[in-house]
Amino acid sequence: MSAAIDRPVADACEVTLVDADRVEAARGKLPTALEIDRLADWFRLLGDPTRARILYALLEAGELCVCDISATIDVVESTVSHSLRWLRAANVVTARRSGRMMFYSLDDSHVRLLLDLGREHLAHRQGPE
Amino acid sequence: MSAAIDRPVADACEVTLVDADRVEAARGKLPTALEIDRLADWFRLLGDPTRARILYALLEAGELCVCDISATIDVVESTVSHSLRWLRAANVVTARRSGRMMFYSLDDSHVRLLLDLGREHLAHRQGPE
DNA sequence: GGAACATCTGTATCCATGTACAGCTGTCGG
DNA sequence: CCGACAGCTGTACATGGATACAGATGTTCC
Repeated sequence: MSAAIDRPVADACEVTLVDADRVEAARGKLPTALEIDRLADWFRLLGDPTRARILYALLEAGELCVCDISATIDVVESTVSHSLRWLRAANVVTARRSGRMMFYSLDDSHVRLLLDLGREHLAHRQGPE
Repeated sequence: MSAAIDRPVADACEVTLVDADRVEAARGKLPTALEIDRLADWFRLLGDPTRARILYALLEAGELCVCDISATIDVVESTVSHSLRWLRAANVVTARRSGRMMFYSLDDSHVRLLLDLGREHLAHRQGPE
């Protein structure tokens, strides 16, 4: 850990670490690869318009069957179902069966927080870009 | 708006809105398509391991040149540069030129918040799945 | 048990994009 | 000016994944 760090020998700048101490310190504090991957997966889950729409629909309506989700966000049911699969796998939504219908609702308090934070973020920079 | 909603006529469930009122109410409260797209873009930006790594590196180190970012997260400089392009375009990072080096740092308080929230979220469900 | 219906899944297609290699731009020192 | 070096970008390639269509599964009602 004190040696040359052994990285993939980039195009240039092979030894010339500008601030080796800071680099070492930061390297030590970085999340593990697993953590990073999980985090990225988690954010990518929210990074699809259809899934985001579903989440907002559930956020507003509380609980909806697939059919009503489809109607709410104007996306064909098959697509909704595929999207719900991801959300289910990530435990972001819960499904409750009632007869032949499945009622979905949010199953993660962080989701609301993140969505709100995201919206607030966008609102703050609506002017520029 | 009171009529049949005129959606893409899905596979099934064409008229049978289970809870038409709730659907209508939710539809009215949904963010606009533009908002949703922006939001999804924003989350997708954090949904790539390399970009997430870069952000964490900057979060920990404060400010780093491309070379040091590369060393910190163990990714070749070209890839880092490409990733930084997205982050720059989204105003997530700022670049400061100093001689031939570019020093990057976070330019968005929400990023820290989101990353922390994401990590906290993962920590809370580390056990399962 | 069989028809009708809500939902899920298998599969194919298409597009976005992450990555790497190579070459370009811009800056510094002489 | 010119060489050296930090960083950027063009391009090609491969892969992930979003969507749609068709068919499977599971549930209700008769």
